[in-house]
Amino acid sequence: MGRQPCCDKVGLKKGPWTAEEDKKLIDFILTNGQCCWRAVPKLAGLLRCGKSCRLRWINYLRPDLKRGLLSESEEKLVIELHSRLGNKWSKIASQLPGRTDNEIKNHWNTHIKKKLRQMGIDPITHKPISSTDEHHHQTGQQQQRQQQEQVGVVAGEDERSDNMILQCSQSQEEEKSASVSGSFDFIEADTFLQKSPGFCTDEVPMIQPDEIIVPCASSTSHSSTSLPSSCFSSSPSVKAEEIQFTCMEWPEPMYFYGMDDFNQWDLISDDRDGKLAFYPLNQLHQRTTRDQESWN
DNA sequence: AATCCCTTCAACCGCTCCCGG
DNA sequence: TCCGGGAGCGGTTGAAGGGAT
Repeated sequence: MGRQPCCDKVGLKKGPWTAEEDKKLIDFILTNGQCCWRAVPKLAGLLRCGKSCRLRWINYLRPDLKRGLLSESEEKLVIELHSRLGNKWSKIASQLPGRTDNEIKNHWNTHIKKKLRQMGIDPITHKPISSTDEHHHQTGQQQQRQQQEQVGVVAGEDERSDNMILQCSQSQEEEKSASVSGSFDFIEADTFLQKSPGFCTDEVPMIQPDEIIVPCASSTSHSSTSLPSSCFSSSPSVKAEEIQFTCMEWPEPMYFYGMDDFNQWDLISDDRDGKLAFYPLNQLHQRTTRDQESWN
């Protein structure tokens, strides 16, 4: 009796994905698109559950994903949206292009929640924690009820908050060039920031791509991606936009290059460390010749 | 140098939602 | 309208890495 498992779990692999599995999944989806996830593992030759494939693609392999910590404006947006929507991570994620619900959920639980508590803000209710420490005396049921009430209020305002979110989405294009748009109500988040000026900016420095300075490769500074030192310019400092990222673990390079034409990319295995990397087809030749030179 | 502890985050699990028959 | 199957969502887990002792 009971619920039928989502897939036949006998003989299915679990745990971390290997580069080979990633490649199979990427190849399959690039060739066939996202179809029935249940059928994907069989068709792609993977010993994985369909759900696992979907999760891997959505949370890690998707080419339009941003990597790295959330920016200051993204954190503000998450806080604001969470105050309205509660733990509706997928709804929150839908307002942050390139971010996944899992990523936001993890970031909330590991960073934002902690910061809010340090600032005396209850991360559940988004209200100041009273000095009498009453929350610590609340039972779990009370807290749950409080959270439900919070969500209930939000549910009643769904239409209005949806409109707010819509406005926010519209303003996101502007945000790209000028931080956070004024069309969105960030009063609460701004209050947090005023209470703690160091919030976000200290721990999550906002560095624009054109501000990234790459130190001259030296004997003491090896790139984490094992780049040959000759990948960098010999000048003391080089702006990131001037660097040709000839070899990086995907998906970062996808983000740097932009994904206007997915077909222009090719997935190859990096012989040196066995990891997969994406390269623009027109740079494959450059890479191989340059790498050969640097390895010699 | 070894061990322990803490933090992070990818991945899993189980439930709900949605849609087609 | 009901039912079943697939997709999506949110909570939780556990491996890995890093810092502290």
